[in-house]
Amino acid sequence: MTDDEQRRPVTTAATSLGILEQLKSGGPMGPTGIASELGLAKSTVHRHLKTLEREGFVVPDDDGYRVGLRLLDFGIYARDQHQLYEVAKPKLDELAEQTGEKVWCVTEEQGRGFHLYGAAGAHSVRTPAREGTRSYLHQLAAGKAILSAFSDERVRDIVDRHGLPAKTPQTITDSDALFEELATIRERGFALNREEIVPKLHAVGVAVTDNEGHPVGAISISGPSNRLRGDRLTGDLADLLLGAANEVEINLNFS
Amino acid sequence: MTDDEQRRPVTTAATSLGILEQLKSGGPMGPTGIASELGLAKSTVHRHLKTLEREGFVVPDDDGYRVGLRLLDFGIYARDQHQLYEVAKPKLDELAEQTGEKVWCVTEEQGRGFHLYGAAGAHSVRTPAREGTRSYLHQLAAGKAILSAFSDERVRDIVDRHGLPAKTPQTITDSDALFEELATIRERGFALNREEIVPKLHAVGVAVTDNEGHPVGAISISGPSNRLRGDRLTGDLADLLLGAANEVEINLNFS
DNA sequence: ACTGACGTTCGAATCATTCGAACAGATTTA
DNA sequence: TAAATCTGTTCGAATGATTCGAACGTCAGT
Repeated sequence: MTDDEQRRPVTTAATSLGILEQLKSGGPMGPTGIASELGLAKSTVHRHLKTLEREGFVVPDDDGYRVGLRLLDFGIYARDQHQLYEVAKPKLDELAEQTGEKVWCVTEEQGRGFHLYGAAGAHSVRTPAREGTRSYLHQLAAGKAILSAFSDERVRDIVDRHGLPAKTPQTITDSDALFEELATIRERGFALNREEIVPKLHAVGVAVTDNEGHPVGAISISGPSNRLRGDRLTGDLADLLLGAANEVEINLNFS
Repeated sequence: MTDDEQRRPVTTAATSLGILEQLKSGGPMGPTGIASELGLAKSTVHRHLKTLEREGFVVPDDDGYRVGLRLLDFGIYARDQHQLYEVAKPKLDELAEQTGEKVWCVTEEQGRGFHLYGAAGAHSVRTPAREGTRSYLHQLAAGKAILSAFSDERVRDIVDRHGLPAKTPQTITDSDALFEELATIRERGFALNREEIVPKLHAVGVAVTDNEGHPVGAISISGPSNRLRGDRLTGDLADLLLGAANEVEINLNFS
């Protein structure tokens, strides 16, 4: 039933977007480099770049072109529109202050997790996650919390679409193991992440749901594994998160 | 000499980008609404939306489609790539703490100003500016500081391209007046903004330049006009900014 | 049950896109 | 110094995709 194939895609538009993605993944480069990377003619890429430049999506650079700040304008707009962001943000700052760790707010789009906002505590560690980062849900504490609030059917669809790619040896890569984990999460109310995405990094995550029980996103606390373990992880921090998520949920329903 | 016309633009790509801009300016809407707004056929818009959705640039919404968080991923990447951002950020946080006001870091792209990062002080007021916001340079303290570091020719090009639209009665709308203002700014080292973009809002701005004197961007402090006036504005705060900009400049050249 | 509005699909005519070749300019090599 | 080889750029012509409009199914409201 994964009828994901688009009947008649606008290939020209897809090409332009592909050029943007190339500039993001490959860094600044010129028409020649992009053309060889994407298997297109130089002249074609050149025309696309000029059009993208007109709209501010790319800008000239010493090494050719790079993605323009117009995309930041769009991106911040997309974030600000998100109902969870404005409600969760002050609470996340508070949590970061209290715990000293890194606190994240994650939401789901198209079966993937997006980091909406991150608050840095006094002792928070540097991880690969940035705002805007797109991750696989099963690799995140917040992501697993979100999955646990979805129906089994919805989870199956997501797994079918995106698979269960591994980041570390601890990443859940088996569908059955994932469903067992989600059952545990539903039971105790929070999700754990023990080096499933970054070695030596642990995290707790709790889903934020709307009136009908559908997840709007999730919040999480992450930090070094030797600091986030035992009772602190599954006790104090989990309780703190559960309380915060509950507060956010109440505020969500009156905005 | 303003040979800005593109010879053979990729109109199909421009259409897709136009749909994105429509969703941003007009809020979430469906194919029918977008089509009537842009003067296109419903079916055309539909096909574009499906393609944009495949790439995550738009997502389904109760009211049709909205811009997707994939754009936040791109936008934050664009910001993080910017040399000024990582260097200026800690200094901005420090300034916000010290002054209690709102501190911004702005950079230029295609003759327009982009708000890279804003640090909120304890008493900072809420303004229309957000991160990512694109503004006219002549309407900002930071923007005028940037312009003052450009050559007259470059400024003329920018004015020719974008004009001098007004936001308040105080906005500079005359080219000669602008050049006089820029001369004053060069002389004293900092730019002022007195209700030129938002009524009752004042600001000071200082350019950040590279080794060759070309502006990389600018930093500014803004706040209510009754708090940012007299010696505090042109003395203490201006000095603070000049010192901060100088620090940033030094750090820029060794990164 | 009927109307109207919506998203969706499809065919056919048109128009724009694509490629490749050729150009000028800058930088590097001989 | 001059040749050579990178760029980025322009243009023509053939192909192929885009566009429009009409028609479909669905849903909400009357």
